[in-house]
Amino acid sequence: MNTQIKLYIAELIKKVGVEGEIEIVVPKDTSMGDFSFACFSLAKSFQKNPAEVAKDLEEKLQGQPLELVQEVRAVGPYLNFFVDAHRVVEMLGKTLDDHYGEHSLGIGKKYLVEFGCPNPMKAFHLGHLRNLITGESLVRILQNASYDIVRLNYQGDVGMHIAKSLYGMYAHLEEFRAMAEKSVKERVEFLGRCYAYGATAYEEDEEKKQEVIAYNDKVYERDESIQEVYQTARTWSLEYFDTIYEKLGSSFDRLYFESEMYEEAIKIVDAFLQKGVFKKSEGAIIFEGSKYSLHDRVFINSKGFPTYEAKDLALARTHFSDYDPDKILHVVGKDQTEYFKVVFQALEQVLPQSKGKEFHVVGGYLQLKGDQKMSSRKGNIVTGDQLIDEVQQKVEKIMKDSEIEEKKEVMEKVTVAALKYTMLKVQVSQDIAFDMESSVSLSGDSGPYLLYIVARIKSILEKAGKEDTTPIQTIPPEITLAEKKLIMRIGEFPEATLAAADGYDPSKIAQYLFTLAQDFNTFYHECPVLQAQGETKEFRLGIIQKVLFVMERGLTLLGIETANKM
RNA sequence: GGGCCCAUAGUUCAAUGGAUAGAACACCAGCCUUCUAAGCUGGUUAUCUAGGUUCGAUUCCUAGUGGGCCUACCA
Repeated sequence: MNTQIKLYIAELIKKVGVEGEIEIVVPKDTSMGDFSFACFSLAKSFQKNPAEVAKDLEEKLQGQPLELVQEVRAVGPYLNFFVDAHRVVEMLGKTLDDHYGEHSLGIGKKYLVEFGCPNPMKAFHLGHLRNLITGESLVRILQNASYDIVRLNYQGDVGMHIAKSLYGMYAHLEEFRAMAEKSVKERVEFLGRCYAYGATAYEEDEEKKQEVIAYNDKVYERDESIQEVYQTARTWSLEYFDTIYEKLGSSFDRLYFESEMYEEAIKIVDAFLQKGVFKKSEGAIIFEGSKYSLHDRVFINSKGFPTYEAKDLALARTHFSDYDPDKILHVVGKDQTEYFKVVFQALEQVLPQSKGKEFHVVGGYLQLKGDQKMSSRKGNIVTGDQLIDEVQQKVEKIMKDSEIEEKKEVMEKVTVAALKYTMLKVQVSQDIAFDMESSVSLSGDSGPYLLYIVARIKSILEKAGKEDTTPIQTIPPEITLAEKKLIMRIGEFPEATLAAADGYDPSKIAQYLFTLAQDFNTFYHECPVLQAQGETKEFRLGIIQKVLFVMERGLTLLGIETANKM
């Protein structure tokens, strides 16, 4: 809605003789105005200082019919506009339907979003958790902007990390057998220990290192002797990942595995080695990224096995033949930024149609605060499910005296909301310093704070007997400042969803919802709803229904479910 | 050595080149006979350094300092 108001104001300014692009902004301090136009850029063409230009425009505008605008005021170099709250409410009534906040940006465009991507036989660590939560939200945000989305998860079930785990498992075969009877959780902890064991062996001793490499060879050669252990452990891992996806409400349309890619990878590199795209060097086959001021990277190692790079070429070819997408978004950590540049460059020559369609959504780290470095090799990592448990315990502590219905379900929702909001309120590329002590907050700028708003509104509506949404029909003669602010904030929602889709950045929505929540709380304390009379009461019920709609819609885009009571 | 990224309050994060740099946490003082106190109100605290471009720089450019990552057969 605010977009329309901005356009309207820009038109007014054009009418009084201003040419070129007119940018209307919202002032930092809303007591200065609802909208503002800065006159700096006009100073030159008007041959006056910006403050005089503002004063001039103010005078000209006052001779015009302004309708929506109640008052224009020149303050220094700024031209500030106050809008008529009654007209805005009428406008909101017309704009806010079931599709409020949706966009048509992506109509007819198919995007693949690849996220999650944990490695079987290794832990699901905090980075994977953040990645999963980010990807899920991104998918929903893009769907909200009318993109046709396919959710992908690409998992590394071959490679050195698998070899290290296998080395560990074969060193603890008896324990491995016993795991058949154990829980998913115990199996995964066992796999984590095996990986740490193998990784340590790989580094400390040349002989052991060769043994690990031998396991790697066997995996690539699909050696019969390791199949039972390999397949069993792989299945355990995937079952474990499924429990996390389910807990966090994520799903995938298609799972891809590295093991499906490596034969094709070798063929591709061989074929394009003939054409001069790749080059033999020191027994390996490389792509000379240095020709493009990038790094040289090995695609086929000297044993003839494809590296991750080559497998990514095969994966891309599969993506294009399976889906013919307009774009592929890879939600992956920022440590792989340079890597992707090289692979995309090589891919452009192997598969010209991929040009400009591969995109790396750069994810920041989620790392422990201070000096505590996490390492799955040392086994001192905090896993995703440990964090979930930790937050769940905090929620249980706060809710221990609560006697609401379906308490268990509500606690789970609050836990997931706390976790997801913490990950999403920060820009995707920004690192998050994570402190296990303060871990995920349940007050202030937090997921539970937003769920609390929803529960409060639902409670009021229930008491008022207003379960269904109704349009705002009655508008009282007086609209308070808190009411107006809240209404204006509701009007910003479509801008937030557009910015999020445009910048692949859920934090735009998270931050918007927080300001909406703050404005609601101010309203809540200043404007009683149930005790108000007549048209004021109807009006306020109407407003909070709109807040509820936007809050729930926004939270859904973040992948967060709401609760009726808390 | 080369390249990429980052630096804002005690802490964690915001801020299309524009008005007095915003929040949250923490800390202090208040507010529940009143729609859910996981809340509200008030208070204290910040742009790494040195230059440059600009009417105006947290934002753009250069150099420095500090940190992270990548830099050939891991993923």
